[in-house]
Amino acid sequence: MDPKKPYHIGDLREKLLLAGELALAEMPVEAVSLREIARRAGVSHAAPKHHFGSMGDLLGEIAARGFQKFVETLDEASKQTAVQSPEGRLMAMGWAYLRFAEANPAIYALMFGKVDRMAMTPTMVRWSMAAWAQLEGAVVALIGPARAGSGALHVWSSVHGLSMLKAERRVPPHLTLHAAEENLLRMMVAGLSEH
Amino acid sequence: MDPKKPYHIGDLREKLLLAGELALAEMPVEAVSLREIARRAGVSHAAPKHHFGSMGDLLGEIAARGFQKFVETLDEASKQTAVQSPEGRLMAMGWAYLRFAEANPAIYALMFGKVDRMAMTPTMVRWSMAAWAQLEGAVVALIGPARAGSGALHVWSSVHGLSMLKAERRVPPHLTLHAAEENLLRMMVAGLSEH
DNA sequence: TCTCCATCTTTACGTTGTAAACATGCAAAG
DNA sequence: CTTTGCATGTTTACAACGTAAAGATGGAGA
Repeated sequence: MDPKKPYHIGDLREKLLLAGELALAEMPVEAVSLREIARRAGVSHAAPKHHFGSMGDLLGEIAARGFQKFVETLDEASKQTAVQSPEGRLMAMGWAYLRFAEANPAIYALMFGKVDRMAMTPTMVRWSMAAWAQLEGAVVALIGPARAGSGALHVWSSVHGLSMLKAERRVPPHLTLHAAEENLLRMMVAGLSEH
Repeated sequence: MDPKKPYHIGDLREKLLLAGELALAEMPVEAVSLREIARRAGVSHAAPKHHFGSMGDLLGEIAARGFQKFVETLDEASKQTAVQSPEGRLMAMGWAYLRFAEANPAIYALMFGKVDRMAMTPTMVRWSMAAWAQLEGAVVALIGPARAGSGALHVWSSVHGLSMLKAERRVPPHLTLHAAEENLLRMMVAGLSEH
């Protein structure tokens, strides 16, 4: 047998996750298949079965990692902003949110449910809840705990909605996106502070 | 041959669209296939090819019809509301939007790009632009034409984002959704009026 | 009456996810 | 040491999918 190709791989689980992330970054989402990922990892198409029960579980783990990086990114952004007020931090997080979705469209789509083939892995649910808690914290810092729920939902809906519309190219082309995004974030925070 | 089953169907194109809409209403989106639709229409799996170039075109036409019904629904809602102010009409349209997305999850997902298998049919693009114009009109009635673009994008992002989060079951379960939705629409309109 | 041709069927191909049977080789037990 | 167990990959198989091409059908116009 080929000595270059050992039967047992070092850490195939990790290798598959990386191959999956790379595939999602390079190809259209609908073209990323279990077999394609296995192909990229240099193993047979049935090898993933031992590390992930199904295609959905594999994508679920990738989404979980996405949420992890997502939380880190937003946390850094809220700390590094010049304006250290609740409004400033919320704006910075909103901006970082939009940039993350823009930079990682496929993984973002996975995280927020555009792709049906993904399963709700325990770790994925855990990290997505962490993301929600992070957002809710930033909202509470601005308007207090009373309306934290609706407030956070309002913020999340805005940035998520915009991210999806952008990703799906549903934003009318005559809009200058950069300016519209800033305006949108401002309106979002303004609406939050109202009452 | 079976006399009950004539070779040529009356209007297969219409029949396929209806079968597709019914399938989308009854089954999970990922289970709706070209062959399944053909099965429901009682024809061979390759019959659709003559009326629709591909699966994407069929779904595109269904999405176009969805947009048509969508525009009608929002138009009626904005006229029938008790509060005939720009704010009142915008709130009514927002509420109708959320109800439409809730009542027709699969077709809504098709319309707004959750399903990759759909093609941007000319009629689909036309009707989606009509929907945008309708929304922008309601926004202009409230804040004038100067910031119509960002304003409409803000409104659309909010209701679309919320609709997607709800459809994907990403809204934390501890929230009482009905109240949160009303609050969200209020914050949305409030943020719009701000400057 | 005959012929054309849009419409529908049949057949075929390459792809996918999943499952089951088989192969391999490390690691621990005797 | 040897042997045996078991996690890890491979091979093979199956049903379903979208699409394409070739054949069948029958209504409409010459």
